[in-house]
Formats: sequence, structure tokens, C-alpha cells
Amino acid sequence: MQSLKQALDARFRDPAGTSGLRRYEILADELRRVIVSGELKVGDPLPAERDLVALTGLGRGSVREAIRILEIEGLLSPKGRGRKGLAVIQNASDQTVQRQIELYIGGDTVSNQDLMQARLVLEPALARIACDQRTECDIGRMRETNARIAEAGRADRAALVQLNHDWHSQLIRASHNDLLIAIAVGLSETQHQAGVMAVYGSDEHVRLMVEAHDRILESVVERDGDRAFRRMYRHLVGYSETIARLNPAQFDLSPLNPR
Amino acid sequence: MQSLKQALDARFRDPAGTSGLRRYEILADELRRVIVSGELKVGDPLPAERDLVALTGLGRGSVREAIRILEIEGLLSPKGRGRKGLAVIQNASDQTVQRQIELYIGGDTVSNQDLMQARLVLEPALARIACDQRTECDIGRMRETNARIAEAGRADRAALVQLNHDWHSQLIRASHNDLLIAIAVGLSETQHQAGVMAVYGSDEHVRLMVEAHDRILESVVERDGDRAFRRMYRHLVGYSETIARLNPAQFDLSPLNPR
DNA sequence: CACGTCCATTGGTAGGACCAATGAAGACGC
DNA sequence: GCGTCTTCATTGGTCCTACCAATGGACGTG
Repeated sequence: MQSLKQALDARFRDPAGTSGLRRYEILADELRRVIVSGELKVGDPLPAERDLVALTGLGRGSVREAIRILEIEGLLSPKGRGRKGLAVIQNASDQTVQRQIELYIGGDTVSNQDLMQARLVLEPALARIACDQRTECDIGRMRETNARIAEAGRADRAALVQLNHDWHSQLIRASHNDLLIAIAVGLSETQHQAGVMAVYGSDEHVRLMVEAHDRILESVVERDGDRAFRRMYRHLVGYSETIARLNPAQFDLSPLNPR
Repeated sequence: MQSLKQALDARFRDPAGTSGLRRYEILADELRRVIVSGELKVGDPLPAERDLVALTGLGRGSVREAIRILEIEGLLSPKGRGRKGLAVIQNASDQTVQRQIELYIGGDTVSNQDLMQARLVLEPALARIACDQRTECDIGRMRETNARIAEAGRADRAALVQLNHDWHSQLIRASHNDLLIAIAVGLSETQHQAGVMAVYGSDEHVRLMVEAHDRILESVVERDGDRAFRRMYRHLVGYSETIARLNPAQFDLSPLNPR
């Protein structure tokens, strides 16, 4: 933690170096630096707030805001109270990626087309990868979820939305690529909870969906990557076409690129 | 902002509802809620800190920490001072997604294989999409960047790393899908700056890279999506094979799924 | 040695104080 | 009347002090 104090002092002294940044931002910068540079390793405890106050010369409020920033970024564990309260350095988790993607899509910046296109890029590819990586456990989970979808046919749509997302999420996770999982689950999650429940309007829709899931899963079981890819692609195209038919205004699929 | 005070009061009164959350976290939750629910629209100013203090009954420090959280999540603009200092509600930007992805990959949680696999999924697909969406401007930019790569052949490797990332980033952006751009640029960025500069060991390597870029770009110009996909895929596989040869220990490509 | 009590440590929270920047309202000069 | 200048209320940035609640180790007691 020596280099932290030095770098901090330098940046506080140099008015150009601060460049409009607030002091807690500078502290967050430097803390991030010592973390990613490995000066503080994962699992190491961060000094206590009052120690950082003494070390940095900042007020406790500023120190706390800096810590808060790193906590949101996922670089610090949430703290407890008392003697074991010290924040611990950790790696940013897939959770933080997923959360940020969901926040991004949640705004109205991202068009439905872009979101659908992203899913069309990711999920078929993940189905292919899952063919190599899936375990028996993955298969079992998906079978069970799909069975529940079939059962819930007439139940409330909210349950259907949840179960459908569960199934897609489970397939995505069967790829066992944590990075792609964090990304793809966020997309699926957002689109499912975006309230396009109308897709499950009829029992016919639900039946077709269950059958599509079964066909995809069958390919994954047989480890036929190309077929899993094609079937997932078809499934998603069908899904988006249904949405487009129900809500043509906000959903023009023309720019989508079939494979 | 009426519902905020009510929800807040309810959650403070109900000990079960707080469930170990700190008061500033609860406030951040509720502020996020009124934002995503549309009660506060993008562009609206957030009440002043001291007004929120009066409204919520919390201390100013807690209010500030809640604001800080939303600012990091990208839901609030950074504040200024003085009369125009009020934070403004905004949509989470692609920047926040990219930052979080880079932080995630920056940790040692994500394996090189997973990262490479993700790029192999995304960038060929984006090359295909770019065939439909690219503008003349996109093409011009990429041509220029590739020319610079050829020129910089003998210059410092840091410049080569930067330029190579620039080219990939420009191709990604030519897809004009903001969501996929935010994701893919983050991946490319991280891998390029991860210090695998050794790839550009010889002039021969650089020459091959420039030629590969040219071939990919040619396909994009001709709007031949399938060929652009294949060529980008090959290019990345070649890249990863080079890395694997230079550093076999941390790079086993076998689980990668060729298309 | 086992158990319980006390207390130092640590984060959570409130509240006050002052500074610096900002822009609007009002005063002033022409 | 118009433009400029001054003044000042507003707002975030920062520091400080104080107190609470939880925690776990230190200490004492049986």
C-alpha cells in the first residue's frame, strides 16, 4: 500500500493530474490500480476505513465513496460489521456483467431488433458449444424444465415466462463458458421479462415451443453441433416472428441476418 | 417522487424487508425502481442531495452513497457543482457494459480459452452482419487502419497492438448493433491489451495479418456474409494458434468449436 | 479446561460545517 | 432601454465528530 499513498499524493499535488476528478474518484482509481496490478491480491483484506483515512489524508466520507465504487464494480466484497467487517478484494463476477447488461438493455437505447439479433448470434452458437460441454446433469435439468413447461400449459403466463427463460438459461449454462454465459443469460433474461408474454397466447403456441425445445435438446444429447445450432436458430426466429406478428410496429426483422 | 418516500418508509419500518441491506442500498434500490419504472424519465433532474435528505430522512452521507451507486451503474450523470450540479437521469450506456466486461475478464476468473471462444462466436457473426450494415465510411476507416498497420510494421509493438485492436473494433462497429458492439469491443480490447504482443514477432506475422484483414474486408465490401464469416473465423483461429504456439501452457484450444 | 463477560475494532448512520463553482437576480452605468 | 457587473442563493465536494450495532478476540471465573 506504499505506492498508493505516493501516487495519491502526486495526483493531489498536481492540479493537471486531477483534471476535474473528485478526490474519491482519484482514490477509487488508485485502489483499482493496486488491485488489478496485483499489489493487493484476491482474498486480501482492504485496510479499515479509518486506516485508509489516516493513510490517504481524505475524509471518511470520501474513502467510503471510493470503496462503494469498487464494491459496485465487483472488485470488493460487501462488508460486514464488527471485527470481520473488512472488505476483501475479489474478482469482478459474472453477476456484475449480467447486471450491467440488463441495465443497459432495460433503458430504451437498445432496439428490439438489436437485442434479438444478439440472441440469434449467441444462443445458436452456445447450443453448438453445449454439444461438446454438456453434462448429464445439464440434460436432466433441461428435460425437467421442459416437462414443467408442458404441465404449466394452462397455468399463469408469468410462470411460463419464467420457465421458458429457465430453459434457455440452462442451455446457455450447458456451454460451461462463464463469459458467454454471463452475456447470454443477461440478454435472455431481459427479453423474457420485457413483457412479451403474449407469445404464449394459445396452448398451440406452448405445444410448439415444447416440441422445439425437445428437438434442440435431442441434438445436444446426440452432440450434433450443427443441428443444434440450426434448430436453436429456427426456434429463435420463430419466437421473434411471433412477436413481430403480435407487435409489428416495434419489430421489424428485416435487418436480421439468417445464417 | 411520492412513491419513493412511501416505499422507503415501508421498507425501513419492516425489519424483514430490509433483510440485512444497508439504508443507502435500500435508497439506491428505490431510486433505481422509480427510474426504470419511468416515474423519473431520462433527462429529468434528480432532486438535490439536501432535498433527498429531507425527503428520505436519511443522512447526507447515505444519500450520497446511494447516488454514487446509480452513477456507477450509469443511471445518473456525473454531477457538477453549483446551480447546474443536479444529477440527471440517463440510460445506462454501452460504455458501462464494456467497462464491466473488461473488469470481469481482467480478473483471472475467465480462462483464455473462454475468452477466445467468445471472440470466435462473436466476431465472425459480426463480420457477417457488417456485410449488410456497413457504410462507405466504415470501409474507409478500416482500409486506413490496415494501411497504418502495414506501415508500422517495424515500429514498436505497442502501436501494432493498438492498431490491430482498432481494426477489429472498427469491423465490430460496422455491424451497427450497439449491444453487440459493447460486448465484442470489450472482449477484443481486453485480449489485445492482455500483453500477447509476442504475436507480432516477425515481419512475416504482420504481413500475414494485413493480408488476412484485407481478405476479410474485401468480403465485407462485396457483402458476402458467409465468406466474411469464414475468413474472420480463420483469422481468429490463426491468431489463437499463434498464441498457443508461443505459450502452450495457458492455451489449450481443443475445446474450441470450429464452425 | 470450559464457559461467559467485557471491550476494542469496524462498518453504518446522522448531522454540522465550510469551500468552490455556478448561474440567476438584481444593481449599476451608459 | 440595454448591456455589464456584482451579489448571493443553491448545490455538490470535503472534512469532522459523534454515536450505534455487530463482531470476535481477550480476559476472567468456575
